[in-house]
Amino acid sequence: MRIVLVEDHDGVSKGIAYRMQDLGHSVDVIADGLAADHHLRSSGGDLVILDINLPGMDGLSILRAMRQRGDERPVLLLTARAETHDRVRGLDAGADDYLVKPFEMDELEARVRALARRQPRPLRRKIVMGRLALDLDAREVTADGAPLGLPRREVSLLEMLIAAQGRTVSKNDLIDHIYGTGADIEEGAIEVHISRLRKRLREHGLTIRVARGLGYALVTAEAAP
Amino acid sequence: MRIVLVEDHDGVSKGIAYRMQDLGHSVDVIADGLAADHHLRSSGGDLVILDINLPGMDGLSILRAMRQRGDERPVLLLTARAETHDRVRGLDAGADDYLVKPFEMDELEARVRALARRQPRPLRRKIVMGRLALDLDAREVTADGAPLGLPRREVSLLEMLIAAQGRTVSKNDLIDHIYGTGADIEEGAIEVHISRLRKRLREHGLTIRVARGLGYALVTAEAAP
DNA sequence: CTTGCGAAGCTTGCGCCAAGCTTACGGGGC
DNA sequence: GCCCCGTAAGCTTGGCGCAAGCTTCGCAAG
Repeated sequence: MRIVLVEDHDGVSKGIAYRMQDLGHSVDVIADGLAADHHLRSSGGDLVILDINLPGMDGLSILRAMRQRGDERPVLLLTARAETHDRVRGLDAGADDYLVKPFEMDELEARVRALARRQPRPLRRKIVMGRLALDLDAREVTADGAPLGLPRREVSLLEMLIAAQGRTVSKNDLIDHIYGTGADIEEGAIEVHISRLRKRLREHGLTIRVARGLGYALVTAEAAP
Repeated sequence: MRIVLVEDHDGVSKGIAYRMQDLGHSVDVIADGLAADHHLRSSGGDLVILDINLPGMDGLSILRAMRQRGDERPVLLLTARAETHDRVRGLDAGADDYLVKPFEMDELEARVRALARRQPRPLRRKIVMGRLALDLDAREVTADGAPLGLPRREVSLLEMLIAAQGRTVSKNDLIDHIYGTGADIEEGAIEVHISRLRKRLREHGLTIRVARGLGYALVTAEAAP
């Protein structure tokens, strides 16, 4: 399992990362709030351990932004404050669990295990990138939680691009994916769909970058001005 | 929501039951371990609040027996012991959350809310969307509290759409749901019902959005102009 | 470095046709 | 009689692929 650990205290994060890796998980450690927000928007990971008190952007805002855009990955909140009020706010913001520092590693491990166990929800497989979320089962794309009725072909296209997570996908692979391997189609058709998709994605902060002769990649707009 | 509360301390259970009923839930209170085990095996309920220390049979055994037989209803454990060791055992036995006495009612409420929210589709007796409410038991739809006498087929249709909570439902799923799996029906019939239903929903601020080739989704009118 | 050319990619308008919408109609149950 | 419901028939909508004309890019010769 891939765990995203957002924690600015070096000693704490090292301890957690070490323990989790010991259990066979891989861990991405991020110490800054803004960096964490960006990472969660664009990259993978199956479970998030999130400190509330962070430099750059606080944990609750990061969590709310996740839920806002339809990201349903389980989140375990960490905080030094033990007040009930904060716990309630955390759970209401969409956290799945809550742990107060200082905690014992045994308990963190048990809670992570509990979160991971309840995961096997094969329903509602979702891929997230930026403000977009793609529901693989309903084949529906949502931006900031609001469904935008994308046509089938464009969903197919987006599905492959978003699954590539920013890496370049060749035009032939796209054709195979959309039309099946026996593709009796002009290359121009792909370009048309790319064009239409671009127009729609523009207002949602994403765009498709072309690599001449190689293929296309889905990137955030500011990354390709 | 129907809550099963297993707690032998009279004052505590009264307090919880009162608060939960205040929130509109119904509560079954059971004070004995063996009786609780029996009740959970045979009766309904959407969520379980379970004390560990009980007469007759302890909470952890009850929980383990539930998970053993595949009962996946969310369980919130209560206990007076604050030791980490016990918490870990509780979570590993299959609990979804854990609360140490004494606790504040606000926090219990937040945790119950969190558990209810993460349920894929809790068995609510009433589903609400916009100004519409569907009573699953009575199979009746009310708008702003006033019942509008909808025909059977349209109730069936609406039932599935409203249960999907804005997500797209395929035409085939709708046919299966309305007519059963052995469906000897033209697709056009669904479209006719959709049309008639749309006309009725119009004046109640809801409409049915079509996703070509995918299916239908129930949305508020302003969300789909 | 500049220029120029060909290839790759972009965009728009157009027409086709499948999917969906709506209305009309007739049969059946109450 | 009334209401529900499914079929059928025209009509509308919108996705889709093509092709034409334009822009951009890479590259290499001057």
